[in-house]
Amino acid sequence: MAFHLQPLLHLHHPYAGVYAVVKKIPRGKVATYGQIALLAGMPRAARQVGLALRITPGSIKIPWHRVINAQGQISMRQHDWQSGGDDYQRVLLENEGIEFSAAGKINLKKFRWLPPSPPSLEMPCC
DNA sequence: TTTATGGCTGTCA
DNA sequence: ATGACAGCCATAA
Repeated sequence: MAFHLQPLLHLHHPYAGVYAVVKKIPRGKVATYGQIALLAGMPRAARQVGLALRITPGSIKIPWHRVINAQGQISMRQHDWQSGGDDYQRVLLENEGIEFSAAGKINLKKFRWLPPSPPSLEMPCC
């Protein structure tokens, strides 16, 4: 059929918006869950972003590791903190040049990704 | 439908 | 700086 022209974009997925935003985070930068939620048009739905990333289909390739919590730390699934897989995300980030403090935190002032159109800094055209 | 639970966040002690 | 709490909102039971 003529409808498989969009096989790479999972537009049917309820969190397609989230994935689209996460995909925009450039290498060497990070964003917070709340930030992603805001950009995806669902303010204060930070937890849903976490859920979205958690259930991300393997067929969707996104830099999920560049999404961290507002404290500048890595959030991990309850499932992982006991299996010790928490360092994985950190390794990926360090690989991109992101630095961690001794307490394992990232300086958001320095590494936070600033989206192209910052929300509500100015009034819409006059 | 009601309750519980999150890869969260801001506030307050 | 750290810990407890209350909002937040989509899933899972």
